[in-house]
Amino acid sequence: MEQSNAVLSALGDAGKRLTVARRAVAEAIAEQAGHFTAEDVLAVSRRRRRAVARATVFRSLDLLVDLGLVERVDLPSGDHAYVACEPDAHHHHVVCSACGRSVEVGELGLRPILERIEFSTGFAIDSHRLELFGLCPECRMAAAAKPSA
Amino acid sequence: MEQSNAVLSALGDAGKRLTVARRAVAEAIAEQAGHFTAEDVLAVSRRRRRAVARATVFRSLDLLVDLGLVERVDLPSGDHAYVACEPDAHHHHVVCSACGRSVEVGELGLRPILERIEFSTGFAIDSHRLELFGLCPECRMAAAAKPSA
DNA sequence: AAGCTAGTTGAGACTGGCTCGCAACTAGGC
DNA sequence: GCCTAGTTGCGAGCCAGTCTCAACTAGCTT
Ligand SMILES: [Zn+2]
Ligand SMILES: [Zn+2]
Ligand SMILES: [Zn+2]
Ligand SMILES: [Zn+2]
Repeated sequence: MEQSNAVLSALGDAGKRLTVARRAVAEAIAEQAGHFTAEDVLAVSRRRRRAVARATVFRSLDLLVDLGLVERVDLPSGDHAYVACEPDAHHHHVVCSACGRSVEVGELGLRPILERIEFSTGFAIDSHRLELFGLCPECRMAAAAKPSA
Repeated sequence: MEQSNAVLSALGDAGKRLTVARRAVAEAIAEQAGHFTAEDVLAVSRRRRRAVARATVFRSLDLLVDLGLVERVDLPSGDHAYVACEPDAHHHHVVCSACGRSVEVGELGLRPILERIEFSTGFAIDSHRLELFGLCPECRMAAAAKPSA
């Protein structure tokens, strides 16, 4: 909910209109636990209120990505997903490969590594992506409790 | 060329057949400078010898990924690409956003960071992806020489 | 060298994610 | 309330990647 409010005000700040469709997308995203796909958003929007058109879902998602409120993640499976996230702070996501829940982590000392890479390769690195996959605490316990299968 | 030989022997080791199609794909990959798409491989194969079927290109690429001879990279643009790389050593790729050339870099001290993340999040991280983008030395020079657009 | 068989391929239909174009609609300023 | 640029919906279209299945062949066997 507050997530969706953040979206609304961010839209305002960016001089974008506060339309019904965008509100619907924002709400749909707010109710996602972990990462989600465009289809998920579409499905939620169809279930509640008036459905948002497929094209519009993609347009809004792109917009939110531009605003830094949502980020694209490429799952190991090759699927494209999105995660809601805090704007204005460079960070990365740790995604649970069992349930999809995701948490943000900061830069945690990556900077020196990047510098070392720039030095050794001669590249001027201007962006990077670090995606971490594993089991979240809950799924870890679940896995430990039922080791078979 | 040696690249393609490496592929051939790796196929043998994995008990896979050494077919014409796979040879063609291996050669097509060997002549790619940086990252490439499935379409690129398809195009090269069509230009030389007998063309390899679309489906087969994807199948071979998947196989090579399994063997660790090729890796998938998700470009910032969202496109899926591949890079040829050394097998048997965990590493990452630095990709030039201008010309596509890519070089491999090792782990360079990422381990402690991962441990810190596991500790602070409670996740059991079992895989990660680090992709670096920037300008390679050549493109950097080119950019410096012609600063206007 | 010929035979055998499981692994592999080609062709093309098919799917599903995503984009495009454009007329209708509306948020927000006046 | 009006105006207009920004936005949406719809539907057609596009394209990467998958699937099916009959035909083919690498490599072993005799
Ligand atoms: Zn989980
Ligand atoms: Zn970072
Ligand atoms: Zn370059
Ligand atoms: Zn690594």
